[in-house]
Amino acid sequence: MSARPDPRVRIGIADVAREAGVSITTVSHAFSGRGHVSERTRAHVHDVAARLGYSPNRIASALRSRRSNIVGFVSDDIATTPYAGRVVLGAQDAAAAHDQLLVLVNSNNDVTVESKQIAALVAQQVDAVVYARMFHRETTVPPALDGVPTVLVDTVDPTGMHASVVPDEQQIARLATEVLYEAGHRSIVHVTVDAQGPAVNGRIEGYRSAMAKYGLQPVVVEGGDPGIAATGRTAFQRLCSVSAELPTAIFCFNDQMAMGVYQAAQAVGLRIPADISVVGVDDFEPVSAELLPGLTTVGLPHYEMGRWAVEATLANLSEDSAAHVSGITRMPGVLVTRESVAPPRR
Amino acid sequence: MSARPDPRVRIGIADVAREAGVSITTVSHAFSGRGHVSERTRAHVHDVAARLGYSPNRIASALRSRRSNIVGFVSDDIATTPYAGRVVLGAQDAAAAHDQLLVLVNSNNDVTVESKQIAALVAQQVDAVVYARMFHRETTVPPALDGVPTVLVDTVDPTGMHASVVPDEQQIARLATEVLYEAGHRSIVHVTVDAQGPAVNGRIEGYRSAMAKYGLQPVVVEGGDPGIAATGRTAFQRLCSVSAELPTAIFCFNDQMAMGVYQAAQAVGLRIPADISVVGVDDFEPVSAELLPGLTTVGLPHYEMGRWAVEATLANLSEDSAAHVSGITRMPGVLVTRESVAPPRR
DNA sequence: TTGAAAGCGCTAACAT
DNA sequence: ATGTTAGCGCTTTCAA
Repeated sequence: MSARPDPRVRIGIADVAREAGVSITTVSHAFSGRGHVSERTRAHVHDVAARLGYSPNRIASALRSRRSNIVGFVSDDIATTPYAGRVVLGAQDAAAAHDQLLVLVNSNNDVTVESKQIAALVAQQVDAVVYARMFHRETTVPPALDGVPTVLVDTVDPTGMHASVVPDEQQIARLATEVLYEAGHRSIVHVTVDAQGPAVNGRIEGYRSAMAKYGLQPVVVEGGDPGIAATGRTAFQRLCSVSAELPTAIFCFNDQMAMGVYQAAQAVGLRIPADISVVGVDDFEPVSAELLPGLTTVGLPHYEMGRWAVEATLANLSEDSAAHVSGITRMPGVLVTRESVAPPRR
Repeated sequence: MSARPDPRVRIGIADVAREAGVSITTVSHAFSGRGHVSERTRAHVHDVAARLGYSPNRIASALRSRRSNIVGFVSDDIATTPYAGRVVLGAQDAAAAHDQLLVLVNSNNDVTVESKQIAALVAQQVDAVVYARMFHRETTVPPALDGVPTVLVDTVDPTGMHASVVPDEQQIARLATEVLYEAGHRSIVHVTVDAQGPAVNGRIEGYRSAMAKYGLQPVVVEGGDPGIAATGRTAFQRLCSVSAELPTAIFCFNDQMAMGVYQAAQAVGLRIPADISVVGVDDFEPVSAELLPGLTTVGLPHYEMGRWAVEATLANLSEDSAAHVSGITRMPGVLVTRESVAPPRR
């Protein structure tokens, strides 16, 4: 039974200094790595500190050094979107790697709430902020963030003042189309949603450019129903009614729409991938991995974007201006191969 | 164009005091509500502060008052589980309501990482901690948390030292069984997973007690395959092979297993709910709302648990010991009715 | 009701 | 390589 240090009496730098027989400056240096401390002294100080159960008070340190070592993470919606967790995890991992803490704040898409939350972040003296949207779109960064180094995730800043990271929508669409083409398909339809924005438009463009490259005729179909899988179903039914000749392959805007296509295909007795091949986007595993057959899909770089954003906003804090980052970074999607693609039979 | 305050020069309590012609003590009181300040003075100080763009530095305040107004959120897995977001959102909302900031920390189930992260939280002087697991199970709280008021989410503390909140697994199972019984079903099977733990065991017990109440014979089937929907599929197939007589209704451990049951039922030409009724647990919307037909399911109180935990851990901080909370709080699930339940035809 | 003064625990100049 | 000293921006006695 080791005697655990009594948590009621807060032990501070002065206690360690006294016990170690050095000045508090030396203790500070021994912990921060700044200044010059002999290896002998450093080790001794750390020993004593460990014995006393001391660790530096980050609040006091922050007050004096004007560095809180806290990164703010502002999100519009951490709850209902399935990807948020991966972005947050990436950010959290990067923060931990740099001995920073991540403060999470959520606005639920309410501008008033958002500016209040950001004010709280500023009052807390956060060193930097990651401003994340859960769907790729344009946003203007709230003025409350003016003084704070900020990096954007899944959104771009029209003013170009802030660095940002987004998925490379075109590459993602080209990759999805390519998989189908390589499997032998020549009749490939893109099922998308009735909405505007960089994700929808970028994927349509990427699809068109790939089809053009292959000398194929692009066909874009959109569903209009509420509900995501329902959109996929509607689009597929529309496809059936429009032409007698169904495509041999479908590239869906995302995995959940692919789920809808599965449902509609099944309803008319078509088997995947024997009768029709399907590719999605997201690699949202509760869907992509659980569908029968497993869905071949292009995974979005959510974790990587979260991680990159914290690294970038921290880099922008450094003196070394060569390390600073700006502009738009586009991250590629990665193909995840499952069983929903086969050569066409027709 | 209003001149925005120059963010480079940090304006502090002394600036406000000088400009307002009062002492810094009065400014402090005017903002904190402590002490006695005339309404006139209070309003004047706030006016001046607003004009100057002042807001109290929470770091300095924390150092002096020994209250950081930060709550730590320790999670084992914020990324891959679909529910995490809702717990975090509940916690974040409660924190914001109490003018607290939420610091998120994630261990990925690595004990070493976890204790490091907790040490960082302690060094940051967090006032309280929420320790959350993403699947209901037993855990021992790491000793690093010893000095800090801690409340548990989705897990219970065998020592009983910490208050905790978990889903009421038995009520959830009883509710699911009841829906089926009320629809007229008398042959109800529970499909579960090959695992131990409060969630699995609690739901089995709840199901058994409901069946006993109705005077019906409980039948519990488990799937063993890897993959969650696959487990549902296997269980259903096992069901088909064991008895010629299929049940008229299935209560699934969760929505993803229900998805597997849908797949297996479809494969043998059975329609839901005409031939067989299905109920899930979770209300994991990307599955429950998107399945065809929509899945009737018992929603788990994730948001509520997150919210409750922050409220509770904050309450335990207060002087008023009557407000303190302890013991295990069980939160009920809520029925979400969709289209997967119909009266039996047999 | 208001103000003066003494720190909270640390870091950063500036000695030595 | 180590130590002395003066704050960081607030809150909190305590006094007026």
